Amino acid sequence: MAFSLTDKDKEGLNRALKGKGLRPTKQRTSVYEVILRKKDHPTADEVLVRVRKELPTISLATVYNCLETLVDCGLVRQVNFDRAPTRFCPNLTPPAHFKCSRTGEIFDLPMDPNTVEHLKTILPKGFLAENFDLSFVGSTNQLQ
Amino acid sequence: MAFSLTDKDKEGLNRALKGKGLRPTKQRTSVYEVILRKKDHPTADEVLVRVRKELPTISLATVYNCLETLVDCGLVRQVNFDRAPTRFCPNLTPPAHFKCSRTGEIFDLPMDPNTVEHLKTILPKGFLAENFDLSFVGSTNQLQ
DNA sequence: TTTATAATTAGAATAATTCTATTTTTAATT
DNA sequence: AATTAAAAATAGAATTATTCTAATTATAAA
Repeated sequence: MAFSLTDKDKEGLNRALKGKGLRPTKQRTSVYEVILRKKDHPTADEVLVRVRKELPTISLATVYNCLETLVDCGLVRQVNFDRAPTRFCPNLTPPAHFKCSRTGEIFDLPMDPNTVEHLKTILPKGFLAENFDLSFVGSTNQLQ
Repeated sequence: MAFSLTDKDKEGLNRALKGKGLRPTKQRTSVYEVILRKKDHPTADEVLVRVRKELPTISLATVYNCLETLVDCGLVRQVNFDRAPTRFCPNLTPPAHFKCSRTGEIFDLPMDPNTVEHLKTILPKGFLAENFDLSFVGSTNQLQ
């Protein structure tokens, strides 16, 4: 059961890497595939397990390297709740998340452009945001 | 140069502790004093250094314990940016922060109640937020 | 095909935090 | 005031996510 990126995603990856003078390796491609395939915010360890189905010898260090590269390229986003292990998701997903304190599950929260704009208005003069992150912790009845 | 809590703050601390069946120790009082005194979001290590001016033998483990207790009592808030050491501030301060990626400095961002209410509207049905946190990373020209 | 550079790898090192076992303190009760 | 039981503080070990280091392998340009 080989994963595979759509042509569009593969092109996007290659272009982003080239833009930074980086090489498209099978490790980077495979890590990106895993992140795109199942959007459940896996940790680096979980990414390792998934990627090893394709590349059984890939190391954890490489997974960390690849994830860092993908974040630098703007293709992947990191999500942190307190000091729990960092989680990763595609950068298309919104920067708002909800963590259920009962189950530990993390949910994406859709955020309309209005809200995003509204949020930026709280920045004082002279503050330029490159990135932001909105995280809620609480409980949910949602069955997902 | 002994620090000291205002009567009001000391009372608030004692009431909050008693409310959870916890004892007001000099370590807890001193850690709370430090957090209230200088609102620069210190790390646990920084809190240790400051508290030791009053209680030279306090241990780092105790500082962590006290901070955790104060957070549980709702008197102190934790701020995390990625996996940098956790920082602490009084819970009165707003849950919005800006980290300058150049200097590492963290700024409180005032947030009006309107914005807070607006934010909660992005929660889907069945999601109950106990807490939230809005964090920006970027650069600033601000001289503070 | 060679060569220089970049990327991967395994495992050691780091650092924030948590845990464990012991000692000390606190506050209620004699 | 002395006793006692529970809670808190302490020192240091353990944990764990992540980063670093040094060596090997892969890549792409010449």
